[in-house]
Amino acid sequence: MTEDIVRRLGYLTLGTRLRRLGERIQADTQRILDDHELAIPSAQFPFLAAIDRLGPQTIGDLARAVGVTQPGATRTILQLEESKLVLVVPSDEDQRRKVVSLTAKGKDLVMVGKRAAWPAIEHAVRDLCHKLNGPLLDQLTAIEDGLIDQPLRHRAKLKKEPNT
Amino acid sequence: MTEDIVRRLGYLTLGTRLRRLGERIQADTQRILDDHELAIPSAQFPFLAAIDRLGPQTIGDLARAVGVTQPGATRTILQLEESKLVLVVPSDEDQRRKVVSLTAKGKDLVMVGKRAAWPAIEHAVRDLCHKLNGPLLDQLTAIEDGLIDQPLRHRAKLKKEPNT
DNA sequence: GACAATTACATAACATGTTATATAAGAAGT
DNA sequence: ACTTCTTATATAACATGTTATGTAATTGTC
Repeated sequence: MTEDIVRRLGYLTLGTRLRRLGERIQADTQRILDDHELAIPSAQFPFLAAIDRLGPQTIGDLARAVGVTQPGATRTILQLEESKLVLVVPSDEDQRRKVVSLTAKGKDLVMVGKRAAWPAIEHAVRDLCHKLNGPLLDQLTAIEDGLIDQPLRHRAKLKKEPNT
Repeated sequence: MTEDIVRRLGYLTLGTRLRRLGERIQADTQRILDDHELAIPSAQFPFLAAIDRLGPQTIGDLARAVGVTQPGATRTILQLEESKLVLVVPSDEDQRRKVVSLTAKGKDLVMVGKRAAWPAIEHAVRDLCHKLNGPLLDQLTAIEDGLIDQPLRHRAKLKKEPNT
């Protein structure tokens, strides 16, 4: 077995390691979403959640809320618009702004998500992380090992009928 | 100020949050590398470190060591080859394999890195994280706030003459 | 020893982020 | 009111990862 250098180098490669772990968790999260037939890339979820929680928002507001740059937000919003999950209309007072709101379809999806998929994901991730308590690097190691031991998906309590 | 939804949602968006934070740290790390005139994208660093530590490796070995997929490794190795930092030669025993080793220029860069930039980066990241100890989410919050408070670069002890 | 399975790398298509920069609308100063 | 500054979004170019799939070399089987 080849040594895991990123893990080994500790603080020196923390950025790479966090990113890698985040990507892994996002991918696993995607699988749980799929199980719930929520056909949406997991990166788009925070946007829907933001609009759900904060109400209709401009693109810039969403970028700040989700923590990505404005071009990133613009693109994701375009994708959500293509999927008919959000409605984008120029603001009345300020023609530069675009106000993004959930369509009926979008609200529906959020409702289903909130009821089933989100609790499942949260439960799975909590199961993975909640009892951790030491220094950061040790916790990361524990999470990495934990994911190998049992993928997030297995830790999710399916609210739908599981396919065994 | 718009609320940070990813932070707010806790375990539900942990993947996104880790990834985002990792990207941020990588970007900051890049700036420290630049300060030391190590003109190399920070994502390529783990590959050089792996070869330095483990000796010449095949592309597949490097992919495992660094924790990316094989196509990812292939591309990064091609870039490093273009920069003349590594040498790629087909293996003698097995023509499918390619063995990647450091060139003189590559060894040089690693040596400089080890002496100056790496300790600076490690120091900065340690300064950011080492006293953290609670649950994961709290530590992440502390790191995010810490980076806003004082960017990684300021936490790095420059080994070169600082440009003050 | 020929054929099938496996392994190692390459390539294509795409996801998701970034920085840099353009464009158009609004705000401000004279 | 006109020019200038600023702000909101769009677009382009690129970084860095992924999955899916192709191709060539090696291994294993009859």
